Amino acid sequence: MRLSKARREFVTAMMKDTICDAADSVLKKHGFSGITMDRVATTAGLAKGSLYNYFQDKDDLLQFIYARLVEPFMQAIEEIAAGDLPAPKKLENILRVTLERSDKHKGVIRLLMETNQDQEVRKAIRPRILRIYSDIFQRGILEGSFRPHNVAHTARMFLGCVTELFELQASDASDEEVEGYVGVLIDATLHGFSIHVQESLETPLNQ
Amino acid sequence: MRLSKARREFVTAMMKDTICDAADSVLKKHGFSGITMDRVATTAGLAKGSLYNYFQDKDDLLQFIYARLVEPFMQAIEEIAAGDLPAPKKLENILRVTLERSDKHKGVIRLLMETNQDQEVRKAIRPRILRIYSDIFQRGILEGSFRPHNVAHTARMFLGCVTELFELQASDASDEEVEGYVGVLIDATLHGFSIHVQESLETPLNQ
Amino acid sequence: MRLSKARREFVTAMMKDTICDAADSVLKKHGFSGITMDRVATTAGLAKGSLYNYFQDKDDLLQFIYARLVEPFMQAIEEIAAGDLPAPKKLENILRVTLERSDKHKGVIRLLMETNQDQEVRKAIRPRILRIYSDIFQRGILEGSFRPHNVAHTARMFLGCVTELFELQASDASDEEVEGYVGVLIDATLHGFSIHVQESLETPLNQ
Amino acid sequence: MRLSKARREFVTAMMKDTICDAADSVLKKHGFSGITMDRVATTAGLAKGSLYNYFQDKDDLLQFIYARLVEPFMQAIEEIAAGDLPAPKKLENILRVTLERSDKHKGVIRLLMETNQDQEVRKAIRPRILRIYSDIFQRGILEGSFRPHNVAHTARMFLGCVTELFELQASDASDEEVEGYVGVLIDATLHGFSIHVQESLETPLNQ
DNA sequence: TATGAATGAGCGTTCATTCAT
DNA sequence: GATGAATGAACGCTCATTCAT
Repeated sequence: MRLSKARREFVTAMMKDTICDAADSVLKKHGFSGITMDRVATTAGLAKGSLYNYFQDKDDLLQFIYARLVEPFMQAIEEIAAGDLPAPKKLENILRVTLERSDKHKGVIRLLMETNQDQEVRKAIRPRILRIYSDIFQRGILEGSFRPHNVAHTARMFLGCVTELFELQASDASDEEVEGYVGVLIDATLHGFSIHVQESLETPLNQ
Repeated sequence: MRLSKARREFVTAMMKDTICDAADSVLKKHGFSGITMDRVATTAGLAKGSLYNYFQDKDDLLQFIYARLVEPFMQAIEEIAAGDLPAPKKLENILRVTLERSDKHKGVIRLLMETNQDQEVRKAIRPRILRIYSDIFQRGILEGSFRPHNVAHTARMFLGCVTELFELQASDASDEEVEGYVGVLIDATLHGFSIHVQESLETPLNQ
Repeated sequence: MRLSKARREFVTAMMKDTICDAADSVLKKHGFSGITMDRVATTAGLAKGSLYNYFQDKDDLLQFIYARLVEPFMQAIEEIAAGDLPAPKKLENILRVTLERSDKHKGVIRLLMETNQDQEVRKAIRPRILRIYSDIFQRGILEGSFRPHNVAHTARMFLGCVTELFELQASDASDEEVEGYVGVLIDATLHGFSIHVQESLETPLNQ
Repeated sequence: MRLSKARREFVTAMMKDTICDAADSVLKKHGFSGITMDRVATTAGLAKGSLYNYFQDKDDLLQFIYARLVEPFMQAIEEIAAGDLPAPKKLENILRVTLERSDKHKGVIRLLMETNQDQEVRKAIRPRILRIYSDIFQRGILEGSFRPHNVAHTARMFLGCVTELFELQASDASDEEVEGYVGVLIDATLHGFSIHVQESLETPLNQ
C-alpha cells in the first residue's frame, strides 16, 4: 500500500515532467502566448482534459514550468552567494554557473524572457536575484574591493547585463564558450571600458 | 487627380494617427493584452470594420503603434550618434535622452514592456539600437578612450543596463532624477565597480 | 441619422425577441438545464458568438426570457390589484387573467417552473406576487369578507394552488376552460371543501 | 452458492446506501448542481470508477437518492391513507407527518427542490401523491364530509398548498411549529377564508 | 471488484476578421 | 469609405464515462 502510493506519486511526478517538456517544446515552437492547453496536451500525447489531472489550471502549469526551469539556477546561485569567496569571485562564479546551465535550455530561456511581468513567478524570482546581487555588491564594498555605490542600481545593471548575455548566448548567432562571456562581464564589472590613466580612488559612484 | 491622391494619402495618414492615439489610450487603460480591435475602434470613434481600411490586420496596427512610439527615440539617438562628440559623451547623451523621454511616457513604456518579444517591430528595433551602441564603442576604441573589446558584447551589456534602469525608473519604486541614473551607468561603464589600485592599461577586455 | 439609430434599436429588439423565441423552443425541447448557448444560437439561425451581440452573457439571456415571459403577467396582475373591487373579486380576476395568459405559453410556463431557486429573476418575482396576494387578503379581512388569518400563509397557499392549476392546465391532460379553474379555486378559497352545517362566524383561522 | 449470492446482494445494497449517504452529504455542502461523481466517490471513500459498479450512471444514482429520501414519506402517507379515519382527519395526519419529517431534513429537502422536474423520480412521485389525495377527497365526499367537487383539481390544489408551506418551513424565514402549518391548511381546506353568513349546503363546487 | 488516469464532448466566452449594406 | 452584425475558430475548463491494471 505504502509502496503503491509512493509509486503513484512517482508516476505523477514523471507525468508532470513529461507535460512540462511538452510545454517547453510548444514554447519553443509557438512562443509564450502560443502555449495553449490543447497544444501542450497534444504534444505530450494526452487529451486536453488530462492535463487537469496534474495541474489545477493553466497558471499552475506555467508556474511549474517556470519553477522547474528557474529553481535549479536559483539554488546554485544562492549556494555560491552563501559561500565565503571574495565578492568579485562570487559574481564570477554565479555568472559562470548561470550561463553554463542556461546553455542547456537555450530555447526555453529565451522565450521565458518574454514572460509578462504580471506572471506571478517572474515577480517572485527577480527580487530574489536582485537581493543576491545587492548583497554581494554590498559585501564587496565592505571588503574594500568595490567602490561605494548604490547597490540597488548596480544589482539591476548587473542583471541587465546577464540577461543580455543570456540572450546572446541563446541566439544562434553565437557559439562562444561560457568562459568568454564570463570574462567579458566580469572585466566590465570590475573595470568598465574606459582607459584609466589616472584613477581617482576616492570617487564614489553614486550616493 | 494627383492632388486628390495626395490629399487622400494625407487623410489616410491622419486617420492612422487617430487610430494610433486611440490604441495608445486603450493600452494605458487596459494593458497590452487588453487592446482589442473593438476597443480601439470605439475609442477612435469608428466602427470596428473601419480599422481594416487603414491597417491590414491587428498585427499591422500594433507594429505601427510600436514604431510611432519608438521612432522618436530612435531619431534622437541616431542624431546623437551621428554627431562628433567623443564616444563616452555620446553614450551619456543618448542615455540621458532615452531616460528623459521615457520619463514622459512611463505608462506606455511600462506596458509596452509586456510586449511579446516575437513582435516584429520589437525585433526590428533591437538590432538598430545595438548597432548604434556598437558603433559608438568602436569609435571609442579608435579614439583611444576605450580599451579594445568585443563591441557586440559591450553593446548588449550596455543595452541590458539601460533596460533595467528603464524599468526601475518606470516602476513606482523610484522618483530619482534622470541625472542620477545617467551618472550611475556612465560611471559604471567607464570605470566599473572595483577599486583600481594599479590599472594595467594594456589589458584587452576580450578578443 | 436619428432614424437610422431608431431603426437599429428596433432591429436589435427584434433580434432579442427572435433569440428569445429560440430559447423558448430549446427550453421546451430540452428542459431548463438543456438551454445551451449553442442550441439557442443554432435554433435562432445564428452562430453561437452572435448571441453575445445581444446579451452580455447567458444569465442576461435567461433573465430576459424570464422577464419577457413574466412581466406581462405581473403588470396585468398589479393593475387589478390596484383597482377597487372587493378582495374576492380581485382574486378571481387575477386568477382569470393569469390562467388566460398562461394558456398561450403552455410549454414555457411549465418548464420555467423548474427554474432553480437561485435564479435571480425568480427570486425577484415571487415576492412581488406574494406581496400582491397578501395585500388582497389583508384588504379582504378589513373589508369583512375574509375571516382574520395570517396573510403570509394564505398568500403562499393561494400561490401554491395557482401554480398547480397552472401545471394542470399546461399538461396535455386537460382541455378544461379557464373559467373552470377559476371557479374551482375561488370557490375553494372562499368556502373550503367541507360541508358547513353550522358555521361558527367568529372562529379565527390563525393567529 | 445461494447464500453467497444473497450475501453479495446484501453487500451491494450496503454500498448503495453508503454511496447514497455520501451523495446526500455532497448535496448539502455543494447544492444540487454540485453533485459530481468525483465528489460523491471521494466522500464515500471510493474511487470514481467504483460508483459505476453500483449505479448504471449518474442519473441512476440521482434517482436512487431521490427515492430513498422520498420513500419513507410515501410509506407513512400511504399508511395513513389506508387507515379508516374520516377524510379530513386523514388529510390532517398526512400533512402533519409530511411536515414533521421534512422538518428533520430541511437542508436536503430545500436543495432537492432545486431539482429539475424532468428528473424521472420526481415525475413518478407526484402521481402517487395526487392519487392519494384524490382518493381521500373522494372518500370525504362519499362520507358526506366534503361537498362534491372535482377531486383531481382539489388534490392538486392541496398539493400546491403543501408545497408552499413546505418551502416556507424550509426557508430560514420561519420557525413556526408544525402544528401551526397544519392548522392553517386544514382550516383553509375545510372552510376557506370567507365569512359564511349563510352557507348554502347544496352548492356543488365544480362539476 | 476496485482503481484512477485518460478521455473527449461539451460548456460559456472572446475576438480578429469578413462582408452586405 | 464606413458600418456593425455575423462569423467561427480558439480558448480555458468541467465532468460523466471508460478501461487497462
